[in-house]
Amino acid sequence: MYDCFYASVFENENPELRAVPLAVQQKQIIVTCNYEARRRGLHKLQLIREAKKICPEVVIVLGEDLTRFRNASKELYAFLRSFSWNSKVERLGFDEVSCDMRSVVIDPNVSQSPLLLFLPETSFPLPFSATYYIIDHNVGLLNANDFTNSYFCLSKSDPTAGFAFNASQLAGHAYPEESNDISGALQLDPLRLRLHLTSHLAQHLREALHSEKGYTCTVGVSTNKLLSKLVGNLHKPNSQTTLLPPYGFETEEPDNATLFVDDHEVGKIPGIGFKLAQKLRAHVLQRPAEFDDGLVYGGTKEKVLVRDVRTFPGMSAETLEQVLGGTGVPHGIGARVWGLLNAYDDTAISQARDVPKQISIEDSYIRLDTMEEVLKELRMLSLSLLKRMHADLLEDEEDEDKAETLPINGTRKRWLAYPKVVRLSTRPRPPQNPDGSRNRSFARISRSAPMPNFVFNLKENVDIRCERLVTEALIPLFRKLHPEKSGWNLSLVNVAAANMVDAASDKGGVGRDIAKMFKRQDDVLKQWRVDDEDDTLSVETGVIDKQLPQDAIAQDTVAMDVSKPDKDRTGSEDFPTTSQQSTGDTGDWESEDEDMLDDDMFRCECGAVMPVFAMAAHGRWHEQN
DNA sequence: TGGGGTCCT
DNA sequence: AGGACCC
Repeated sequence: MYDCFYASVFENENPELRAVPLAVQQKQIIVTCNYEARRRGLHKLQLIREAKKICPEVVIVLGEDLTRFRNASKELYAFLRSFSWNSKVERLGFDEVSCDMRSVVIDPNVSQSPLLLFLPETSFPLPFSATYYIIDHNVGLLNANDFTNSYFCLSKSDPTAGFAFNASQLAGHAYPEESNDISGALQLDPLRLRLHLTSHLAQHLREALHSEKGYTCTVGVSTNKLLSKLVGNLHKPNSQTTLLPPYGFETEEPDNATLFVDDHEVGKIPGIGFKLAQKLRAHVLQRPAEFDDGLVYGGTKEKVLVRDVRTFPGMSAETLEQVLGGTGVPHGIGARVWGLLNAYDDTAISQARDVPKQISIEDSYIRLDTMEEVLKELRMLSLSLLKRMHADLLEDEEDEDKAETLPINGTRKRWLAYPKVVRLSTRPRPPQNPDGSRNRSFARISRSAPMPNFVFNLKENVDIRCERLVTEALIPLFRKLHPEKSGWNLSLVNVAAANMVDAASDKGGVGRDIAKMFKRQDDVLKQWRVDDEDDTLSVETGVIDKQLPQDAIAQDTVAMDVSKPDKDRTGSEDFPTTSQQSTGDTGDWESEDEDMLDDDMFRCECGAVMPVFAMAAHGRWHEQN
């Protein structure tokens, strides 16, 4: 993870800040601070007042707008990804990245279909990789007679890209600590050798990140996510730690991995959150559910360590399933937690996703209890949301002849994905107890509706689209959440674009053929042209359109995506919306039609009625029939 | 205690 | 739609 990321972003913008104690504020708390500030006693998630009392000289910058952090995070992420050979690079939050450097070989003798073996967790001999992975490859390059003068190759295609290193030594810290030179043992322990190489690669990446991007980071090196994360915490700013073998795959002896995990409090294990930790503590402490939370955050007074749970009489995956399971708890939680307690974690590092699953904007409030204020906030949040959709979901269209993309400011853009759903969430402030105490809860409530198509129409001014989103979607949703005219008091409002559906990357001729098909309605199409080669629902409709006649396609799609929202919008009596009434201002085509089509609907030549995003799939159906 | 995100039920 | 988890 990057060291005190938010603070580092500000320091990179303004290097003078590096020398002073710097804290980043969101609302009433310090969300992070640089190490200069930590030396003076400040820490994360500290109240502003407290921080000022302890360190009056602290420089405080506001960090509620995440744009700069998001941009920096993306840039650093792309940088790290550029080193990867397998694209298995995953981001967690803004400041944490996991890279899968593990070795994977395909053994043609074992199976016809590729069999993946994760070498660090086996004693499989090295190296005959059919597929090159960076650590495998570099293990293969070693000269067994001279580990001290090794060369790490960073590129499959360019042998000159790389760095010299000493493979007999570990880079950075080790756990447990030990003397660094173990060259005699190397040949006997392939896992250790790999960890050595990985530690040098990690160091190289850290140095590159620092020299080329200006950021320091802290890294953990091990064989799975759990161990890498935990071991990374040991030496914190600008450093790295490797968990040394033995890991105990076949040994009965206590191994380093188990010993290491054993010393953690159960709640510190990633994957064991507040609820699970409470249940585990209660079970081990026999009965009493652990008196806790005085007034402040976090830990309990009686510590329950992983060891205490793991070695508790009768403990097993099955027992844990009993202890932890219940309604709402994922199946297999017992096995999962049992694995974590035993230093085992098979969670994969997934390939990088280009588009997020969801985009949301939120703000919190001391008090928000009038409709006027709510309206103002909804406008601001919506505008931010639309801008974020532009930033994260829009791609430059390189193919000029591709047609249908909309010029904005001279450049053509296309949507990478379409959120199908807009969601409004609020956090109502808990009512006062009779005794006057506050019953704090962070629970949110939410309602969602189909994302109106007009938000994708780049020809329309963003402010107009924002206003329509507020009046046509968000206000009705708000009324559903809070039917009473008043009496509510919100501490948070969140607007999200969710259920992201990839625009089919298609790129083929299909898009053009579709466009031809609907030529006669070109004027109509134009206003929706943002949907473009719109296979936006290809996953769903792609299946349907091969099995059903076109009427069924249209009706099914309509039922799913349009009639529901329409009911919602018109069902709100107090807040008549413009979805039906205002259609007159969206074009004159509709008056020429016999029946009233909904705003977002389209009729094909064949008579089928469908939302715009279903057109591509519908077109393909025509082609096949 | 913030402003985000993911996955599961 | 909500809950639990993560940063």
